[in-house]
Amino acid sequence: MPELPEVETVRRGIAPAVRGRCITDVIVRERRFRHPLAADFAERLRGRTIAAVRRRGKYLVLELGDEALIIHLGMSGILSLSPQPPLAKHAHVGLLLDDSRYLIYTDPRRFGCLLLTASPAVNHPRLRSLGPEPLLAAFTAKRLQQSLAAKSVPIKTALMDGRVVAGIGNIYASEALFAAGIHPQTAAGRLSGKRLARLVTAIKTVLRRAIRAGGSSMRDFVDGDGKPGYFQTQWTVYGRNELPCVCCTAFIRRCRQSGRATYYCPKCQT
DNA sequence: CTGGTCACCTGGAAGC
DNA sequence: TGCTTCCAGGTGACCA
Repeated sequence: MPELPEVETVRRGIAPAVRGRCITDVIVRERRFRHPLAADFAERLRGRTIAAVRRRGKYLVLELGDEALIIHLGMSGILSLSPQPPLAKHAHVGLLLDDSRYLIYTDPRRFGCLLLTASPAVNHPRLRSLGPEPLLAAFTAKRLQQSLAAKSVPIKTALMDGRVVAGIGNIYASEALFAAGIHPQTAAGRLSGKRLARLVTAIKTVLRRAIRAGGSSMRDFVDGDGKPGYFQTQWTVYGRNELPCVCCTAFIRRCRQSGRATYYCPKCQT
């Protein structure tokens, strides 16, 4: 599930509950993730206080004073709060907080990771190489044009490259290009400034709307019974292969780009 | 450097 | 019912 809007929704969901809380115990049931859990993971976390929960792209960062815990949810990761310790299948790590609740990391596919690093976490190689936050003012058409100059990769592939812009994954790449009327196979470096301006606006609009939609169903997975409870966002093109376009009479098409499914309207997107 | 492919995992859905 | 195949929201290593 987690692209930027989903990660931001998780952040907003857990932040009020964990901010200022001390981690009194750590339960580790699985260490094999995208990057293996540090050998001293539990010891380094015990006794620390969570000062803040931030987000950078698709990464969550728990600020712990002179250390930080970077969390990536991969394809199937979930953070939830529960009065119970992590017992469910795929509930791999639990942080016991000083209000007797557990912050639980669940991830069936284990593509995610939990990385302990020295603060500030932005110095971590994974975060340092990230491009601009798409919802901040610094993400402009001019900035995008500079990073795409002379690139021959399709614009859809470029949008999913975290070095170009942070947090956009397979769904929102398709959604933003549809909103901007840009064909996903267009060479990134060939887009005019005007079209890039439209794309930047579309990215911000699509992401903001998704965050709003997620926020309304936040209670489903925060503070609940530990079940994921993905929010049902309504995609405009994603997953709508052979269904009618919401804007015209054409039918949505699916193609494959860099191994990932792309959805687009052959008439609206040129 | 660039761009493309595949591997890492589990589970759900569709096909036979 | 049960087996097989395909597919999934993300990286990151490797190769030409």
